[in-house]
Amino acid sequence: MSNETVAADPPAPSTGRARNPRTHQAILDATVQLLGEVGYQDLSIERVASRAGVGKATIYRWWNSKSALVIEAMERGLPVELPEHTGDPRTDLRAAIQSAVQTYAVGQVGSTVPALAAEVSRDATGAEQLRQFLRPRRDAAREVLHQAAAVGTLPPDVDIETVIDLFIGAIFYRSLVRKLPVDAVMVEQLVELILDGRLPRTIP
Amino acid sequence: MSNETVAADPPAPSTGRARNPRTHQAILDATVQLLGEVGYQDLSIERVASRAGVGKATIYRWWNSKSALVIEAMERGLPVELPEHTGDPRTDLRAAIQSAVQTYAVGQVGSTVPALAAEVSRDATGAEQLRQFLRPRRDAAREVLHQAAAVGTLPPDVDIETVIDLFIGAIFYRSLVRKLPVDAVMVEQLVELILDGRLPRTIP
Amino acid sequence: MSNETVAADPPAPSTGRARNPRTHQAILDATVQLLGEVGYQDLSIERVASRAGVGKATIYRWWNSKSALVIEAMERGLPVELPEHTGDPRTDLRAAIQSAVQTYAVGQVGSTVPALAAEVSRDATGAEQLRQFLRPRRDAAREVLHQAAAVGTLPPDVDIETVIDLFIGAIFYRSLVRKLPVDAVMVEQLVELILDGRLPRTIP
Amino acid sequence: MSNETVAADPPAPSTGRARNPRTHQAILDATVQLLGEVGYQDLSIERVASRAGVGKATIYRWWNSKSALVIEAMERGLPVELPEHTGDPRTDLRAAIQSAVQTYAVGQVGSTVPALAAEVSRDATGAEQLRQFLRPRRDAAREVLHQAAAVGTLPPDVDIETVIDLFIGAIFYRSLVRKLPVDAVMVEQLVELILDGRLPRTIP
DNA sequence: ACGTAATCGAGACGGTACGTCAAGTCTTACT
DNA sequence: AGTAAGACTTGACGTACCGTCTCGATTACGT
Repeated sequence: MSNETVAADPPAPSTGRARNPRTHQAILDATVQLLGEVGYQDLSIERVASRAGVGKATIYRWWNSKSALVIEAMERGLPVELPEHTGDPRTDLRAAIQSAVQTYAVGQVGSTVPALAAEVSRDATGAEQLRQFLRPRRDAAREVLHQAAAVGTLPPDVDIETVIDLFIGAIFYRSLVRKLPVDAVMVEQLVELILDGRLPRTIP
Repeated sequence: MSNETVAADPPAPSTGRARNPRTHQAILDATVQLLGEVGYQDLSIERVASRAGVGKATIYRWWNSKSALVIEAMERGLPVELPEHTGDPRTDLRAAIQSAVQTYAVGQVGSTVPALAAEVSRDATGAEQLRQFLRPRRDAAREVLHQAAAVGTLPPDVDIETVIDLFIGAIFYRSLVRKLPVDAVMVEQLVELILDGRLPRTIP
Repeated sequence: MSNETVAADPPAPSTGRARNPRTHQAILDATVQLLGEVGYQDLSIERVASRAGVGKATIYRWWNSKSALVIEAMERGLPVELPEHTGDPRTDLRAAIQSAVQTYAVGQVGSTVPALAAEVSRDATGAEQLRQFLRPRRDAAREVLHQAAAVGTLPPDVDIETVIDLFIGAIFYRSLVRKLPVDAVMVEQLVELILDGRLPRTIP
Repeated sequence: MSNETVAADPPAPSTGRARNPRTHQAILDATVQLLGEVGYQDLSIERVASRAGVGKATIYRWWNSKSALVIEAMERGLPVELPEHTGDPRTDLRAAIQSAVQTYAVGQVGSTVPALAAEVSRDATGAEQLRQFLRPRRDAAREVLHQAAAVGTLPPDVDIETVIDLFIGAIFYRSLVRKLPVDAVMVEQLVELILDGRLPRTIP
């Protein structure tokens, strides 16, 4: 799993005063708070600084952009919490999909990821940082699908990456663009599509 | 089909000097140009105004936000061009999916839609305008799927809206977040998933 | 006395529809009202137009500047009202000075004249219009002083214009710059200065 | 004498980057220049900023209005320069009056003071700042008159403040409203009025 | 233990853009 | 023809943040 930070750590100086961990945490905390209060668009470095009781320059020293700051803040404030694999493909896939719903379709973070995605669309470094943040979730889903392919629940040559894109994309798009909630029914529809090849049906 | 404009037309005045169509077109043209040159994020009303040779106030008179302006500009600059229905579900669905790729995954517009979606996520009016813009594309896809269900190619109780979310979502997500091109292979994978219930396979 | 208008009457058209007196009066009335409500500085042509239920262009057709409009409005709304001359120099001079106090030191108008003076300081036409407005008051004072000189109350070679400047200036300056009220005491001091050559004394 | 500044100094911060004196001077210089070029009315903060090579916000940080800025600029660019008292009342009074002429009736400043007076007529703070600026001139005149009263040239109970209003007012009014030059003749008339109780006479 | 060097808060600074307001001109349609 | 309504360009307003830059004042090393 990824333990790397996305922060743009400046070259470690051989001597001098060390970076103050308290300050660092205060900045990340303030970022998470403001993200919840005003959302990504209206979050400004200036506000983070004053909320954290910190100079603006301190933030710029450690993060080179708003997106980098927010990504690290979400990483710390939103750790990946995946249940243990049970070995049952259906149960495990359902858990992976529900985890994706948490990431993409719930609360502040749900609306932050798309904003981030749009913002970094012209910035290669930022895009990579965002992918780093999303990777653990994707890794978890991949493991589940690999396992399912291994036990024969899925065809052996299934294109796992595209399958992942399918269900994350559906959740992402429905929540972000269509502004519809992603509920248990849809989760079940996705599970059935992937494991049974059964297209979603309307509920009679 | 939707012929409505998304522009925030101020109450139609019964009298007074008529709106100058040249001015209006110049604004929309400048918006489209700048969208291509600098992208949605860096597009500012100020730049649009100076590029169009127009006062800022004129823009604000007719559009109450950057998003409203951009949506109308895209609508005019990117008309829905769908091929005639052939009656063959596979051919028509492929065309609909390719049209979605054009909208969500190609060029400036591809990166504009997500930025718009993120921006209007806190603004009910803007969100509605965005949906108005996207509706014709969605309508076209719906018709194709209805037709397929009618002729028995799809099960009669298929949840068409969710199916649409599936393929648009996959295209959207792959292009925006994963920064991968959406090619003919993927289009074919989506067609087969929907019409044959066949999960995507890796190419040997 | 001056019966001329200061309005910038456009060249009288030989034919066509005549200037509408109702419209004209409504504009002047609205100007006087707004002058009282918001003062000269914050009076805008736009507000006058909407208050008068009139198009902006109509105002610009008949007056070429805010100052011209305001001057005419004051002329109509603030006619010179001088008491009959009694023949007694002291009484008549006191009346003339009190009239100057009314013009320069009381209410909205008091603060309008200096603003006008400042505004027209770079505009020869406007300056002339302002002088036209002030002339009747000055004429009245001059008559009184002439009379006083004729009957020997003032030396025959007194420089009447400068004497007028003295008392108007004192009133003007004290009210505008020093923001002090101009009361009966000061009026009396001015009368005594002019008629008796007695410098103002403090009140014991 | 008053050494106080009229600048609206924000609460002196105990910490933070110090105010840059170069920047400050550049703003005041630009203000004085523009005052001479376009006058008070057409002087805009925006122009001052661009002329001084400075951000608008920097100006607004230190001065809360155009009038405050202009007053301080005049203060620095137009220091009170009074000749030594000779002890001779006539000589000293003549010098004080000539100083008033300089302030109120000459050049850019002459037309700036009335504009300022008109502008601050609705603003108590601004009015006070203007009085602060004018105070040193008034103080000088007061001293002279006090001296004259002390040596018996003036009656002991003369109302010095009103006498000052008289001659400043005459100069102010004649220059601003009547647009007439204030020459040596008038200065002499004022001196004689005050010291000899002799009303101004026409020159034969 | 001490001096050195980097960190930190605070916030000044030159900018860009915001969204608003009014000025003064021009156009259209009504009366 | 005169007028109301109001579209339009222009330019300034005062505010918010941007990202960079000084300031002093504080630490925590390495010697």
